[in-house]
Amino acid sequence: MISSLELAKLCKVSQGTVDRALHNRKGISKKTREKILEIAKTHGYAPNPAARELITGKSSIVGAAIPQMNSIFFMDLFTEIKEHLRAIGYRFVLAPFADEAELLEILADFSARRYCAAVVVPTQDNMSIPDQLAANMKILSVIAPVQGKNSQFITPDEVATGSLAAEFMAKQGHHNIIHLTYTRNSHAILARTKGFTDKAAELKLHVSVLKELDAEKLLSLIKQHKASAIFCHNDWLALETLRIIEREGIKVPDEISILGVDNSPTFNSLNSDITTIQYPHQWVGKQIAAIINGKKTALKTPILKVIKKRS
Amino acid sequence: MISSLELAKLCKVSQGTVDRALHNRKGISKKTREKILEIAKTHGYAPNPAARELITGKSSIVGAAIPQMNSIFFMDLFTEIKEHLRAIGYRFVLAPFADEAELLEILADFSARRYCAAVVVPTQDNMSIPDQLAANMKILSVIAPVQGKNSQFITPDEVATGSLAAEFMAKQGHHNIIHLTYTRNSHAILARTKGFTDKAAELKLHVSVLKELDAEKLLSLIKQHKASAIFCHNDWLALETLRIIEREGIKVPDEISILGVDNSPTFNSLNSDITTIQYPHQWVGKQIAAIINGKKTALKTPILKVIKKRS
DNA sequence: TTGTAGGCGTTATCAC
DNA sequence: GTGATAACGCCTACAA
Repeated sequence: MISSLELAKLCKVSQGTVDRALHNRKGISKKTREKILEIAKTHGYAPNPAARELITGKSSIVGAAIPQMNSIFFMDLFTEIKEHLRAIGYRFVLAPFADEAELLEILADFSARRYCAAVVVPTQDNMSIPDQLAANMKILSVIAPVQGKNSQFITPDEVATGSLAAEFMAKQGHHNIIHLTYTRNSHAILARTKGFTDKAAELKLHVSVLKELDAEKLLSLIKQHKASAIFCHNDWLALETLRIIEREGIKVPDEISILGVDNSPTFNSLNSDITTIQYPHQWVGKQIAAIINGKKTALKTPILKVIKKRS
Repeated sequence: MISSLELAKLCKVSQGTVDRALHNRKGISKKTREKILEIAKTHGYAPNPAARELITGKSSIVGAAIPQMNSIFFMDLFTEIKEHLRAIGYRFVLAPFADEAELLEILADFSARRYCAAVVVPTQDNMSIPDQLAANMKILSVIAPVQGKNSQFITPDEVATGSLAAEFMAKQGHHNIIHLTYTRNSHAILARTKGFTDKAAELKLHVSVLKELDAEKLLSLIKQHKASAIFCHNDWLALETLRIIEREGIKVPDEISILGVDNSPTFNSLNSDITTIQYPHQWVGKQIAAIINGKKTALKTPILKVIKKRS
């Protein structure tokens, strides 16, 4: 790991000339450039981005703070974000946090290191981010909004997601429906539920909401409610539900239909038979890359669609 | 985001004094220290770790390169590693890669930034890491070993894992067993299979190995082999298997038993009924933290155990 | 075409 | 106790 100064000495030129060679800048003869690049290569010279970032004042790293709550959804989402950022020359690193304190600790570190942006997945709505942390970097949140300066919330229209679910189920002829979701107060959860229940009311559907997955409660609710369909907040929940139901000998989708949300690639190996609403991973990735790239062109809201797995 | 120099000016002292105050060093009066800390706080001063690391030559970041192949196992494992590193004052960041080229790119970046170590999850055995990348940081691999200087492979005894599976199944009275695994050539896969088949041979069990999960092949193999048990390489595979089998109306574990490996926390919500062999996440985390901390005390190999879920 | 000097935000080592 | 000063590895501007 030699430095540019050491490299300059090895080449018997000045540091400035080395810099010209490495950055393809003009004002250097072809011969010296080639010599320098040659020697740089044999010595495995690699510039230290940290030093560059120190002097230029801007880094090319986007950090993400994600709940260590293990989730296939997050991993697939972040893979997508990474690809889009990589395409425009940014590095993307993830840091898992256990609780809100650790989240703030991570953001403080990102900020102190002058990362150019932080993507955060809050575990509940409206966590507040101290202004000082956001002073020199953008805070981009997904799933749930955060409070504080310089922050943006990137989300598809989750109310529309819920509405779409209700419409789809109505069209399939379902009337008595269970909506299974979480107690957590995060935008994606609340908005999807609102969109679903509102549209269901409009369509005169009979909906019962269950805010936690408890096998006994679910099974008794199914009977009591005479439910023919379950709308689950996400595919993971849909999968858990499916296992509980099939274990009871109830046939899916013959006796009861299940609809999830996500359809991330990884789920397809397990969930190849659960009908689901596509979450727009790609759109989120594009959106984040565009914001970081300083593009003002607001991308159009993605078109939601239902992926029918079993007919 | 003020610098230590600006802070010094605000306090009307020199940068050196500011440094003494911030680091609780001696050679400073209580009064000046308190004044400086006070002003630092109101201005939200936070030192830039990148600059510190530049001059001290050592960073406190451990980077991990993980396949973007989505896996609950990895996430739970890395959460564990993070906790152990955090306890000894290191930051841990993850960077997902799509292929070997991107893996090397990530390692090059870690190295150029002088990260103190890289944890890597190779997608196959014996990928070779250029010596230059390993010149100034340790390369710690899990799951599969890598080739190159300065690298260490942290793994439990996977042969023993396989043997334990065979012994457990024999003790449960199984004789005709299917071993379901992957075609990929990585240590964990090969060694587990070897341990299992060798011990099974010793115990006169009748084993048939299937190296890819294909529903039809699996079902026909079960019939043909008259299998009463399936040993799956991991819990994810076990879960996929379970779904295929139950869908066919075969009762688990009455008609057929399934054994997986992992038992990471996240699986318990889905897999609460699959018997599994505990993967020593915690041991791996401790081991990595110890190596990075420079401790020579080799931790004892973890004791493997079977977690029986359904009796 | 090339070399020199200054500075980014720290820490460390001198003096005073 | 406190304040200069040099250094880390790089980039930019200006001088030769």
